[in-house]
Amino acid sequence: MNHDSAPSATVTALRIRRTETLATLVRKELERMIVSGELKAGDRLNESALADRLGVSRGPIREACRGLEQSRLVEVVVNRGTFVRQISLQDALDIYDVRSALFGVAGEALARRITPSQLALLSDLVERMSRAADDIDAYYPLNVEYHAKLVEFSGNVRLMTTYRSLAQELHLFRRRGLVSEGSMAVSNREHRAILDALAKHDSARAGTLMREHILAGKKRLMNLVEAKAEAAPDPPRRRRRTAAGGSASA
Amino acid sequence: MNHDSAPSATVTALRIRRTETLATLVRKELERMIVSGELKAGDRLNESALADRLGVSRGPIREACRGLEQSRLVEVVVNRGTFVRQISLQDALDIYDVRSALFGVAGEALARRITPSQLALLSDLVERMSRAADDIDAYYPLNVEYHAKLVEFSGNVRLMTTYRSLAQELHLFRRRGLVSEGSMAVSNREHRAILDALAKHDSARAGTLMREHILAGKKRLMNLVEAKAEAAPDPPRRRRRTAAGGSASA
DNA sequence: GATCTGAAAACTGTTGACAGTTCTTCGGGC
DNA sequence: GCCCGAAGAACTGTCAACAGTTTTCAGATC
Repeated sequence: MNHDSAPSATVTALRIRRTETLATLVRKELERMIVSGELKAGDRLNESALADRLGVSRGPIREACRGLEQSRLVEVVVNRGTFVRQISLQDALDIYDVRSALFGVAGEALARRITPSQLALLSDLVERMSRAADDIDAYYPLNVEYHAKLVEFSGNVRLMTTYRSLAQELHLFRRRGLVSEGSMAVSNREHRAILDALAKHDSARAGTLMREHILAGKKRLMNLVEAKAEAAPDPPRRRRRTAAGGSASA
Repeated sequence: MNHDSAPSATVTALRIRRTETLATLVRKELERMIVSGELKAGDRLNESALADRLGVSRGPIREACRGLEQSRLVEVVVNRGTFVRQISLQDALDIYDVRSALFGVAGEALARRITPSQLALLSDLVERMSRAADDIDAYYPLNVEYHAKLVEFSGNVRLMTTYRSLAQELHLFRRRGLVSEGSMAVSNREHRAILDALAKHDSARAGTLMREHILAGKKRLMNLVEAKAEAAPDPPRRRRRTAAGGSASA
C-alpha cells in the first residue's frame, strides 16, 4: 500500500509539513544558526527580518523564540526583543559541574546494559579519534559523537535530553574556541579507560571515570583561560547596546 | 517622585504588564494549573477556550504552549493540539536517577560554601519537619522547600534551574500520590545526616548522602508501586483517544 | 444493531494589520 | 564640542480573520 521508494521532493516537503509545524522548523533553523555561530551571543533576533528571510509570518517566529527561551539559548526582554544568550566563564564552569554529574550517571547505567554492538561502535569512534589525534577538525566531531552516544546508550531518555540541552548551551560560551582545544591525546587516553570499564560492566568505575573525564575538561578550560588572561590581560569588554548584557544571569 | 505606598490594583497590573508579556503570564498560569493538578495528564489544552477564559487572544496562548513544550510539561501534536504530558513509571524512575546526580553535585558544592545563616535556615526546616512528622499535609511543603533550598544555596544557577525543571516534571507522574508517601521519619533522619555533613563542610560525605537520599526516595517509590500492584493487579490501562497517549516517549 | 459515508462543527496553523514602546536622528541650546 | 529633546522610523505585543485539518454526528446501508 505504501510506496516507500524514493519519495519525491514535494512528497518529502508535504510529509515534513504534516509532522512539523512552521514554528518547529523555525526553531530548528534558529538553533542551528546559534550553535553554528552564525548568530553570535548578544545578537538580537529581528522578528520581521527573520520572517522575511524564512518566508513566514511573525507568528511562528515568536513561537520558536519562546521555545528557545525555555531551552536557555536566547533571552527575551519585553518590548525590546529576544537576544542570543551570553554566558559567562562562571556559567560555563557551572555547566561543566552539572554535565559531569549527568555523565557519571550515564556511565553507571550504561555499564550495566551495554551491548557488544554498542561497544564495537564506541570502540570504533575511539580508534578513529586516535588516528585523527593531530587534526582538530577531524577530531572534534568524533569527540562530540562519542560523548553523545555514551549518554544515548544509557537508555535514560530524560538524562539524554537534559545532557543535550546543557551541551548545546555550552556553545554559547563566548570564548568557545577554548572548549575544543586542550590536549587531545590525554583526552583520548581517558576515552579508552572508560571503554575498558564499560566492557567489563564495572558500573562504579565507569561512573567515576566519566565524571572525572568531564571535570578534567573543566580543568583544561580553566587552565587555558588563565593562560590567555596572562598573555593578553583582560581586554576591556565593550558594553553591548543590548539590554541582555551583564553575565549575572539573575 | 515614586509613591511606593500601596499601589492600586491597576498600577500593579501596569507594572506587571511592563515586565511580563501576556505569553509569560499565561505560561505561568498554565504551569500552576498543571502542577496543581487542575489540568490532568492527558488533558488537551483548547486554545480558543483558554483564550476566552483568560481574556486574551490565541497568540499568547500558543507562545505559552511552546514554552511549556520545551520544559516538557506538555506535548504538541501537529493539527491536533497540545496535551498535558503523561509520564510512565519508567520515566519517573529515570528522573529520580538524574535528580540524584544533580542533588549530589549540589551537596558537594554547598558543603564548601554554606554560611551559618543558611545552616540555621535549613536546621529550622528540619526541626519543623520533625514536629510535623505525622501530618503529611504540613510535612510535604516543608520537604519540598528543604530540597529546593539545598539546591539553591549551592550557588550553581544552571544546576538550580535544571533541578527545578525535573522536579516539576515529576508532578506529572500519574500516580503522584505515591511520590509524597513513604516513611517520613526515616526520610527526616536522612535530612539530619545531610545537615550534619554540611555543617562540617564535608563535601564528599554531603554529596554521597544527598545522592543516596534521592535514590532512597526512588526505592521507596518502587516498593510502593510494587505493593499496590499486588493489592490491585494492573488494571487494564484504557487507551486514551489522544495521540499523546503511549508512555514510550520516543 | 453495527458499520460506513459525507457534511457540518470544532479546532489548529498562519497571516496581515493595528497599537504602543523603544530606538534613531536631527536640530537647537549651552 | 557636548548635551538635551522632539519627531520619525523601527520594532515588539496583540488581535481578529482566513485556510486547512481533524473530529463529530446524522443518515444510509448491510
